[in-house]
Amino acid sequence: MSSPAQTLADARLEFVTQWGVLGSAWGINRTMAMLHALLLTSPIPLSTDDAMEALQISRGNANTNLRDLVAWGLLRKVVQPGQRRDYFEAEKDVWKIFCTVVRERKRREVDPALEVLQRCAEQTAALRGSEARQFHGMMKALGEFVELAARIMDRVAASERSKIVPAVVKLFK
Amino acid sequence: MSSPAQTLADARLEFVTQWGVLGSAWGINRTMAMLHALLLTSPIPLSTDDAMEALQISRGNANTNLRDLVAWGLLRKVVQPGQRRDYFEAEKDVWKIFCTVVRERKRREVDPALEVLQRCAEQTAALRGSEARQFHGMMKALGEFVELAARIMDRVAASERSKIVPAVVKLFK
DNA sequence: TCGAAGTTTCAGTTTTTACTGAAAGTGCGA
DNA sequence: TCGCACTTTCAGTAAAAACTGAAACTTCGA
Repeated sequence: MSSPAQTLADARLEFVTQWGVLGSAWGINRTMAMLHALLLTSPIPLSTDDAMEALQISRGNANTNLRDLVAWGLLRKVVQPGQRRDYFEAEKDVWKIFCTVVRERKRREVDPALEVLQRCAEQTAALRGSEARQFHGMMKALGEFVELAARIMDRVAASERSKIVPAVVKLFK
Repeated sequence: MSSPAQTLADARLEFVTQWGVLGSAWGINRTMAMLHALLLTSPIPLSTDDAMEALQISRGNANTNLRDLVAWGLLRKVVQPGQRRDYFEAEKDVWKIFCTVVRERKRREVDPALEVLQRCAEQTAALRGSEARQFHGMMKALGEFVELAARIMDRVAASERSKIVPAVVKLFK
């Protein structure tokens, strides 16, 4: 029978490692996902050296991925009074995390797709022939759909949890 | 000045290659995304050899990725009357494509995440101490959120476009 | 039952992505 | 203005993912 402290440590380790595995499936590298999980479940801010030690990774790896997480808006640097080194702390509000991820994925993945579709639709707008029409129709249909998705993501990312969640729950429950 | 046929071929090539690039960002391999784009914009079903030729890829690569696309439900095999070889045809209804992708991504990415979160929450439910409580609270908060997402994805994937899209547009426009 | 047409598999290779660790850079306090 | 504490960069390496091509397998008609 293990101590409560051990049970907690085990659960936390499982969360961190499994989150890393899941991250890969989501197109996020393992280290980044693990760092996020580590900070999400840390009661206190951690330094680069803390993270290196906890995950057994190199300084370069830790530095790069912590910086990327800050760029995503999932972590912020905090200064411990009287300490020179940088500490990192995760955003812990689940709704805010969600909004951040939606905003970033839209910017990185949806907006570029929309551009491609609109350009292809435009280039073929004036062409005759059933094959060209079919192609143009597909580009337009995909484009309109992706555009709707983009608008929804913008709205969601900008909204208050209390305004959106209840309405969505009502719609889908 | 290029001919209309060339303009169409160019636009199609751009769509196929850019879709490949975007696919990578989405965690889908480039070949699979390009095959999907190729079939989506093909007026007729294509064979493995057609795809190999169009994308300049090996038989093994074409075979594997076509099979995976069929497993995703984005392509179907069709038999050309009097022909022995397999032909492939893409689902072209954008709403159906969307539902398929939602259903598959939920199954592959959301469901496993939910399992991890629920297990971690359960393991720490009975622990005392503020650190354990915080951890447990985070697991529950994430778990509830992901569960809501899972329910929404189920509902969306199972629904008719005509029922959901108008309601969502109304909610978010 | 054989062989031609077609499909699948997989060991080996290439390409891409992630990671390491040491060197260079930064900036602060004495 | 030096040296220390810390951070960033990046060339080189390791690991993972994707791809090739040929051999094995399947199916079907003669």
